[in-house]
Amino acid sequence: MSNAQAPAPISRREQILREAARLFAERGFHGVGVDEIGAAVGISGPGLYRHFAGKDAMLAELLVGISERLLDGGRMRVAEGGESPEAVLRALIDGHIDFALDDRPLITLHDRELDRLREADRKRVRQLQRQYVELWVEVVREVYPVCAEVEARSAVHAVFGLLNSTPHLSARAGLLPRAATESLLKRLALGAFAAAADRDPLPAK
Amino acid sequence: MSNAQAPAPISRREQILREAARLFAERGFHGVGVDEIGAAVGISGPGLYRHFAGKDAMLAELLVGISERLLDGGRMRVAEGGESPEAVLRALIDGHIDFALDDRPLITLHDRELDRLREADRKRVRQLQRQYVELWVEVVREVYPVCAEVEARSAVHAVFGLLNSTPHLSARAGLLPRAATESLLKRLALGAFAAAADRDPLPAK
DNA sequence: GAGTGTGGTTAACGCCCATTAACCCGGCCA
DNA sequence: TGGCCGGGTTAATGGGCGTTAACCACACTC
Repeated sequence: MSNAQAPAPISRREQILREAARLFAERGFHGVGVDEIGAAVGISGPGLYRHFAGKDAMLAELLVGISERLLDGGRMRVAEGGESPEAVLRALIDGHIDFALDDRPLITLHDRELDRLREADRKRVRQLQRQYVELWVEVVREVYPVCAEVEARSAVHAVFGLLNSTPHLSARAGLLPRAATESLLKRLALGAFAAAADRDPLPAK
Repeated sequence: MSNAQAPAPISRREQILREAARLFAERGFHGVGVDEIGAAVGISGPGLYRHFAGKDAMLAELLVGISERLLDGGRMRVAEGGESPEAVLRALIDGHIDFALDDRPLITLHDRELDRLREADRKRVRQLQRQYVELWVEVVREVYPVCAEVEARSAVHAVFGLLNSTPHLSARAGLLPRAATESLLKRLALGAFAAAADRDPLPAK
């Protein structure tokens, strides 16, 4: 029942990637050595080179992978299309929240270690991120047509910052159960977008 | 007219700290060498050791400094007290936004490089951060008494993520003028808090 | 005008760490 | 049975980098 004839339900490679993601997120790309990554999966040191060209390659695969999955997920939700733009926006938010809660280390890496990539990989990741942002911007502008494009883009970035804040909560005591966190983040994000669209609710300081 | 008899309006030390902050934020603590920091202020390499005990000491001073200034600023605004809790919350948000926009590199460092500190410094910074969060939590709960404490705390963390998102905007084209960014971020933050307090606005998905 | 301290310099040391070399062993195919 | 090969091992190599040593020069005092 535990291991059927599934050939490699979780390959060595994936195992390494997951541990590397965790370690990179905890102590930074430069802060963790290959020996540590190896130790985390039970092999030691240079054994990793049987699976990856180098430390950089691991980071590249992680960042490209997460960017692709985010974009694919977003596109899927947009394509499915809800009954309304509001429904699509809610779906995007739900998806991003799931992602942030399921893959905390990757979310952390996502905006921390981008510059450690080689030029080509960095460009690719940035392009994927840009497309993901634009996906959101379009939906936001459908829901709130009054919102200017630059404003919508800034708001989207800000809401990403909000949704991606969950890693910071992990270390703190008194955390909410997962469902409550999801619900709260969703309300926060929707509230923020709604407020972005309200023109001049605070004319004076 | 350029340099009057002002003795040291900007000391070497401060100059080093500012450049170090910028570089650390750009490429990470481990990603920048002491030679680069030196070069950024016109001296080279080990000359820095006339001003700091080591690279770690620079980071420690930066992180402790920013944490103290954030907390002090927050306490000041709370002590001044507005006409209402709402006014205090708005003041806190304004202050944090100014900080985030004025000291982008420090904001970045703030939650990226904390673990590179020696135990003692890290504890101190964490304590300051915690006090700053609790300051906000109290004010938020005054404004929205319906909000549970854990929920308020999570919301505050999330809003910090939102407000601290500005560094991510810098590299992107089409940025808003500063005043517009301030106004937008403020609306987003207030909208998020307001939404956090609304109970069950989205019962079903 | 000698003496001292502050803020530099360059050269050298030593460690850490990614990567490579050389070797090894247990399955699998013929 | 014999050889290939995937996936390990430990040892060696080499570069980068934080830090220290040794030395220097100006400014300012006595």
